[in-house]
Amino acid sequence: MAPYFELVFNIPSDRSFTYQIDDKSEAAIGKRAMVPFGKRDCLGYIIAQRDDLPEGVTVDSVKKIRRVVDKEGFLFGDSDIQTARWMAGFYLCSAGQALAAMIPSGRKIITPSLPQSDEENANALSLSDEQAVALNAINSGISAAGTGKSAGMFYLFGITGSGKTEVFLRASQFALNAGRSVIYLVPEISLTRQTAKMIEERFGSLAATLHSGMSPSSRLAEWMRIRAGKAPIVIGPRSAVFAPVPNLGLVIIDEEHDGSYKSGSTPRYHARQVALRRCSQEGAVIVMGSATPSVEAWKLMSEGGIKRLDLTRRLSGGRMPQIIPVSLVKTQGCLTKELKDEILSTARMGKQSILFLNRRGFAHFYQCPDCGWEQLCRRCSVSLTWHKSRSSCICHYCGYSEPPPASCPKCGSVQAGYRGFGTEMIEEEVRQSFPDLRLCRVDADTAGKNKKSPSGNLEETLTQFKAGMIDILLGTQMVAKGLNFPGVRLVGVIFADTGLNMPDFRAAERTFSLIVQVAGRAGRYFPDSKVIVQTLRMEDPVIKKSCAMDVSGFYNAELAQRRALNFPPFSRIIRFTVRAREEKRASEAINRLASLAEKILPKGADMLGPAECPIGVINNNHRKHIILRSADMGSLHAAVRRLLENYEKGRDAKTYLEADVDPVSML
DNA sequence: AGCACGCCGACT
DNA sequence: GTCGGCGTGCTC
Repeated sequence: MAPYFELVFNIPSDRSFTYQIDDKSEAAIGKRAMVPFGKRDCLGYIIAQRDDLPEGVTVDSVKKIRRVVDKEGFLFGDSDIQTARWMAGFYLCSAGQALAAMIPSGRKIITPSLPQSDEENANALSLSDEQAVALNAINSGISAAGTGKSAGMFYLFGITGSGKTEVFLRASQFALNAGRSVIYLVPEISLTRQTAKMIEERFGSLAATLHSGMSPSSRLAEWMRIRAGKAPIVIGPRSAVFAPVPNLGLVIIDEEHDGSYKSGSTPRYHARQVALRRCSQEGAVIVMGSATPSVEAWKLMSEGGIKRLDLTRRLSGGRMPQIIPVSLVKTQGCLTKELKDEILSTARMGKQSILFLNRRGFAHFYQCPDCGWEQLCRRCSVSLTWHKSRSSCICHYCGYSEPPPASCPKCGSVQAGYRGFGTEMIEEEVRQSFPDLRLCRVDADTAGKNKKSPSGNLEETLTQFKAGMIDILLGTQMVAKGLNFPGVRLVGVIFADTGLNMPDFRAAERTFSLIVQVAGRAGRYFPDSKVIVQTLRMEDPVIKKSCAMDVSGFYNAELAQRRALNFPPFSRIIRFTVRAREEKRASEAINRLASLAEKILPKGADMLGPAECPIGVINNNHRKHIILRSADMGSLHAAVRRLLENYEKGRDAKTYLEADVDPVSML
């Protein structure tokens, strides 16, 4: 009976292939197998069993499975295959690619040492009223979830330090007591370790951690432990959303706004989207949390699709810091007098400062140094990028271009401004201004990517900073996230406009989120902590609202803007990027794709572009994109599938096409 | 994605 | 005359 097996592979093709095996006791759906595939051996995923051969396959063309990799039970089940199929359809990849992203790659199970204690710490701390209300709502959601089909969705909306984590932990406990499993998602970086520690302390060996530094074999070991139901609470980054827990009851998405929930490579899935599907499929409750929800989540909250639960007060006596916007207009260099003064007085108090540069400038844009006016696309409202060689300013969404202004149209200043700061430049200026203070710079150049010291450099610096051996920490994103330094009194945002100048419709959202998150870092331990936000645009509504911590004001304005320009969450987007060594090939390919797209675009959908990507060349590859938009993802998806078929038929072999559904970054 | 097969230019 | 480029197509 059923002598054949159906396998898929981690290749772009969505086809499946039929194999046979001598010893049928070993093979099973959900296991991986090495099989001859073309001229080589390839790892495949067994997704089905069958009695007869598919049409067009003869008995002697069927090859034998060489070796079944998974001996100790299956890796994935029917529901995982369903999920892979859904992902393939939604994110425009093959089922094999989806499976490869879902399951661990380890071959041999090496059981990791279990350092945890088995004692479960019942926390005696009592909850605040707000926390208790939130917990009750979530818990009754969990109780109801198994029975009805209404999978509850909740959002813990509260500033850092308002006790979100404790609510997450108690809700987890409640789910576990009800015999249901929990997946606890955290952003990729730093936060994993500390939250994992907390969870391991509380839940002992019931917890499984899947952090990014784990070896494939120990990842596989944890996976099998989870599969067997021995670890009903799983904590990890986005891929942990696939954890094979039995009887899922609760998914927690901590720091929901964080961009690392979206995969940066094929399949470009979003953990939140996968979680939503899993939860509705398996009757589980989803709880997200952040002080700065994504605009998508905020919209759902205001429509009632997600139940919002507010945590408004800081628990441990900390106060939110004063956030002071300071104008950079007419400042020599990149440090204002206000910031310098605060750095100095902070140092005199024996406290520390963090100087924060939100992103390294990558492109040139026009901004008036006198009034902060900035050149925007008339259609898309994103920053135009200055192309020196072409002497024009171009929109990287729709391709619109205009000549750079000779003088500022708002204030008439003739100081044509192309401004941007780099970390090196700031480092130099800080050293000159404060020769006596100990400064350390942390960014992608000095840490992380360095092969000789894989992030050891960073760890060391942060430890030194924590120990008070450094006065000023200067860095990019990485110093802003999740880290807590008890000695920090001052946070300086060097140039808040950098984020606003990004040619991306989410520029405002990210800038807002960043300033509010940074402020949350500072206010924890001193009553008089300060955040200084330097900007050329004191009047910019985003800067003003973030400094005033006017959260709902920001979201209302941003939603109105998104609605007016038909950007998400009022539409859904699929972005196609073509890359090629030679620019001409890339242009030809994107033009062909665009004209095919125009023909099949469903009603109510539109296309932006073709245009050069905001980062036009990466690794000597020229990059062009189009952006397809529609309020109705269903019809867009259907059209896009036909588009891809047509496009592939006449594709130039030296060009590569990548699809991104619901893109988070448009660079 | 790999990898081979196949058809046109510069070399012993 | 062949070696080798890369476009095209297939993989049970």
